[in-house]
Amino acid sequence: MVCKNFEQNYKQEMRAVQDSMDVLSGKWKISILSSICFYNKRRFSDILADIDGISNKMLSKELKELEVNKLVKRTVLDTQPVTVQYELTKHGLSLKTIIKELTDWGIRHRKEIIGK
Amino acid sequence: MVCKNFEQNYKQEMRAVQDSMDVLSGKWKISILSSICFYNKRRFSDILADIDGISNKMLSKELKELEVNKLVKRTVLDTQPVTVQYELTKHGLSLKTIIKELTDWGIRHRKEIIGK
DNA sequence: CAGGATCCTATACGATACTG
DNA sequence: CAGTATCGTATAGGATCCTG
Repeated sequence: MVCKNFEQNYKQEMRAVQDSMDVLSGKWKISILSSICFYNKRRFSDILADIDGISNKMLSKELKELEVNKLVKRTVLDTQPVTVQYELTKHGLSLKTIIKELTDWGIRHRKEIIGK
Repeated sequence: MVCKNFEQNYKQEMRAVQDSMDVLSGKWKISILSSICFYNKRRFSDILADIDGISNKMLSKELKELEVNKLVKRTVLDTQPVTVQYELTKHGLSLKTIIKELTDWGIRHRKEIIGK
């Protein structure tokens, strides 16, 4: 039998995990974070080139969401024409472990499903 | 300057992380996994009750996908009427760390955005 | 270069009713 | 109980073109 506090905790954990997924799910978010993280600072057009198949519309939209969620910082550089640089915030960097583990798990998963 | 092998690796990591997200993203997957994981074994109707807002259609659909991806195991119990039990496979259990970290990060994220 | 606007399709998801 | 079927809406995402 499971006690009340236990169940209470469990509900909170469910909510927390949902919160994370709300921010991270979607087809491109993690790839975008990976790209920026890998290069430390990265311009719009570079990210666009890094990620196979993404459209400028989606990149723009996702970057905005990531910015709202304080995961990336956007800096307009004073160049001609204008370039925009993205980098991870401290909060964004705190995702590094998770991204790493998702990477490892993804490799294992591919083996599990296709390989063997 | 970033060398070729480095970039090669990076592309593979991007693919791996995408593979993971393909399996885990969606509104309900992680909640379902959490529910089953928390109770070890869990019946369809119990999971349905655990997760606030999910419809039986979605639960059924998501469980099928999780089964195809070898994350959960489905067992029909010989009762009257029939009950069906779900549990995590070994592969499914290997997500435990990630789920834990997503939970912790979700809590921190909520503080970052709303709280302080 | 960095995006916004527009148009379009596919899928995700919800609600409800039904069945073995 | 554990789904399936059906119908409907909303959102995600793609393609293309446009602008400061």
